[in-house]
Amino acid sequence: MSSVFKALSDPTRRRVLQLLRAGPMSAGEIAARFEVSKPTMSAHFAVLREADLVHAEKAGKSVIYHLKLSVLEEALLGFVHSFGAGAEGSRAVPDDIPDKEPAT
Amino acid sequence: MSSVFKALSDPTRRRVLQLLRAGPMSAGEIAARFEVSKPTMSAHFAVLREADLVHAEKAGKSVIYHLKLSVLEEALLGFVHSFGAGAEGSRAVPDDIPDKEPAT
DNA sequence: CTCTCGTTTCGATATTTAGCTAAACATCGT
DNA sequence: ACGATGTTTAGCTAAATATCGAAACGAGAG
Repeated sequence: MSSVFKALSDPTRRRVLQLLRAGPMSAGEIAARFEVSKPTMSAHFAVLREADLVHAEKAGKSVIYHLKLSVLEEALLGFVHSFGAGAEGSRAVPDDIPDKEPAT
Repeated sequence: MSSVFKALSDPTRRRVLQLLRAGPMSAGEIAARFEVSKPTMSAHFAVLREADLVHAEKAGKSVIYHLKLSVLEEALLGFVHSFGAGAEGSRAVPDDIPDKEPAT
């Protein structure tokens, strides 16, 4: 959960996802659209991979990245939904645990 | 946009929002549920305020925080929606501008 | 005036993050 | 073996974050 928001909190990574929304693309193809160095791009890819927002598929000598739309959707929609967006008393899956005891 | 994901990327702030989903609460009431210092809590509140996810209302000597559900919803749902979640060719409002020219 | 609530500032530290260059590496295709 | 594609590591900035304690400060309530 944190990892998704973390990944999404960087503009470059959001741009990568938006690029990917048009379809799968190789790492090189994506990197070509940005001004950053290769290692930096690889790091961004790693963050996106770890958040499970993209899937890396090895195709020959290149790596094809796929947007995992369903993961993105489920994470964000699920989060919003847990806020009772339309359903009041919905506790749903609490992603975080409280700090102190509810003081009863 | 960035500010929303930024705000959401911190567990403490997410917990604050989840607390607030039960209804408005004073800063002190909220702070009492966390182990962090007052200045730190105030900082978190400031981040949430800046992301426009909460509204601070001065009531007497205390400050009541309200969750801005609509803002949270619109931000996240809007973002997801821009990914064609259900509508393929939907460019929608691009929150980020590309780095390089589209190479035509 | 004093007390309470909450914010803000000060000074300090620790961690994380984004970024770079350079070089090494693993894979794969030719 | 060689060249291309990516990832990873190393080593290093620079900036942002998160945290603290202590103290000052503004606004209201009594």
